[in-house]
Amino acid sequence: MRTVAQGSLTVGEVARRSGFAPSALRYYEREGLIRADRSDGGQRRYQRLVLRRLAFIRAARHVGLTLDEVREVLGALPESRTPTRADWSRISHLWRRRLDEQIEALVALRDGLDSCIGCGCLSLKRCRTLNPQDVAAAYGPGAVYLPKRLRQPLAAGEG
Amino acid sequence: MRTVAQGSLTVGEVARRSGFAPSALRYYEREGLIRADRSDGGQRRYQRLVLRRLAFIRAARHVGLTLDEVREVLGALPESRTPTRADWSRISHLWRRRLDEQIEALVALRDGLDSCIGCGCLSLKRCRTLNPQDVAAAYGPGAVYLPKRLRQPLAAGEG
DNA sequence: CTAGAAGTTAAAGTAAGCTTTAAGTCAAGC
DNA sequence: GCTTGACTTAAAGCTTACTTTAACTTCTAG
Repeated sequence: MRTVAQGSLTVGEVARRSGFAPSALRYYEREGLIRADRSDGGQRRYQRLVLRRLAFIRAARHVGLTLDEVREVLGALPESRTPTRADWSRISHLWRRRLDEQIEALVALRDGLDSCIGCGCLSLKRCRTLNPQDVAAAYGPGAVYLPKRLRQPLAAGEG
Repeated sequence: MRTVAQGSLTVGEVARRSGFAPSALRYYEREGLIRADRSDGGQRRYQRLVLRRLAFIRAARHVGLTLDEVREVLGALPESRTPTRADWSRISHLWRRRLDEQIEALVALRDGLDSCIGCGCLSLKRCRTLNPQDVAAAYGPGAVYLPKRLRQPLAAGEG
């Protein structure tokens, strides 16, 4: 018997409600970010629950998380059960930290700009914001302004 | 006569000092972000000025600007002349705005999370942070939390 | 003058995150 | 029962931002 829950949604319905294209939904499923039941004919039937996950995914992507990171964070949530307050709270804390870090980095960069680009000086020797490399060479290696999270996404040859 | 300025730098030197791989420097040149003179034998010879542009490019990339955007912003700078205080100031303002927007978006998202995910409610009908789509359906279209800058980079099928 | 490090090009490859295509199947209304 | 819109799959294609490769040339120290 392959009966599907009553309130189940087709891919088109989920697409309309979530704002993701059907192709994206299938992609997310292949990538293990969401799941779907199947109708007797083999078509996808989503639980309403998936809309929350998708909303979460959307927001996470906006913040700059990769799908890998999103998957990791979502790993802390049950897929089939309605997440409890504790579930979301756990996730929330992971995310909150990321946001704080990112905000901090941007503020530092902005303030750095104000006193660096803004003034027109742009001294290669002194501008820590604009010249991490030269600073690193002069004062030793390590982070200058940006926390890891913002530096990691950049290519290998760059560090 | 194809004599090159005295203080000119080879691709390897620029790579070491800027932290970009030589291949990235060539790529940036093809993309019109930087330029180089040539030695009599046809090898690249960079003016020291390029280091500033590269530092700027690095910082811009960290902030999430695409190369297209960077090119656009750099378009406001002269390529061969030493940029004046006014040049940098103009650029700085463009950038400052972008940073402010981005910070604002992240703060809004974070604060939204505090009262939305954080509390464990996650109501599909009421959570504006996590459910822009449903909100849009219920209250009409338009931005919910994120300013354009943070929403644009996402795929077409998404909006 | 010559060895070897460093540089040159065009073209192909990579990774993420999807979309598009082609060829075919399912579901629902008349 | 049939039409039509929605759905299915695998595979290829796309964009950004580079890197890698291959075959070859230039530069510099000895």
